[in-house]
Amino acid sequence: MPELPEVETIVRTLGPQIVGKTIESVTTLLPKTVQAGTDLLPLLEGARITNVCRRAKLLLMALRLAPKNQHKPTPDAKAETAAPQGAAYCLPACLGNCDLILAFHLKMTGSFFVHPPGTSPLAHTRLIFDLGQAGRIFFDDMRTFGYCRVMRPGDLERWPFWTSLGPEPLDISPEALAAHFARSLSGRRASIKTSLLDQTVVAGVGNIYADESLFAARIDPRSHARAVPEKSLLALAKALQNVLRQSIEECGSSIRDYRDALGNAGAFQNSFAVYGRKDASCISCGLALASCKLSGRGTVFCPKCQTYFE
DNA sequence: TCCTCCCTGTTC
DNA sequence: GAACAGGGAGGA
Repeated sequence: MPELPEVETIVRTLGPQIVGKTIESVTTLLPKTVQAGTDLLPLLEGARITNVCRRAKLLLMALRLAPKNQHKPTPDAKAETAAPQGAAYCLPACLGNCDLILAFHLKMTGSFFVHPPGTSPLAHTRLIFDLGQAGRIFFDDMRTFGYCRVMRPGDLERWPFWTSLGPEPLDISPEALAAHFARSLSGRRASIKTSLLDQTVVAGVGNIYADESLFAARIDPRSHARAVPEKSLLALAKALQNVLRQSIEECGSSIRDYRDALGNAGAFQNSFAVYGRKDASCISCGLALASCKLSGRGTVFCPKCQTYFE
């Protein structure tokens, strides 16, 4: 289940293998995997991958089109020049001056691997980007929730999911993140955990890092978001940044399927304090950890160490 | 704001 | 053979 640290790890292991390489052809093995921009797929032929980066849980590939495709009029060319209305975030600098963007969401089981030229698709291969002698990028996804969107920069800036994303939790200071929490959570009736999972509040947090950061900040996940005091929000901001940074350092968490783009597992699962440890003893007080469902997600916490705010 | 759905492999 | 894993869209 790739969240921010796992996607970041995949970016770091995939990028060096494919940046600068040219896509010779694309094979779509599962049509629904390409969720937007199927009409742009032919333009990928001869396109050069100029960068691989991340925003929230999205893996982004920046492409420079082949000269023969660069000035092809596209159906939406006029709209592309119009400034997006109310876009909260502009294009990340890492995309540079690109012509086209591939935006991948790995959801639960998406993964990338670069295979030698001529390798046949595997059981769960959904998309193949053929790089000629440089090999073949496989996008594998057992549960088929993952997707790829082929977008021009203007399409990305008009994509509601993209424009509504909250800040990157590691791009700002803990104080700024805490202040952002205070602003965006005031008046929220939802639980603090539900709010952390909301990508419009903060980008890239999933079930693992929500549970882990709430434990580290000593906040009961069922607490009402609006009731969590500022002091605890600062603790939460620091805790979230700590677990995300530590996980990136350990190349993410491998629960079941997750592997980076070199096939390696992460190690942060060995550091879990609560996630997946229902009924085990709390590392802090020794009491049995409790569990519940929040937003339909399994939630584990320590009823003694984590304070409930109502 | 919360629930259901999407999907398949693993576990109970 | 049912329960479970869960991000996000869409609907109640």
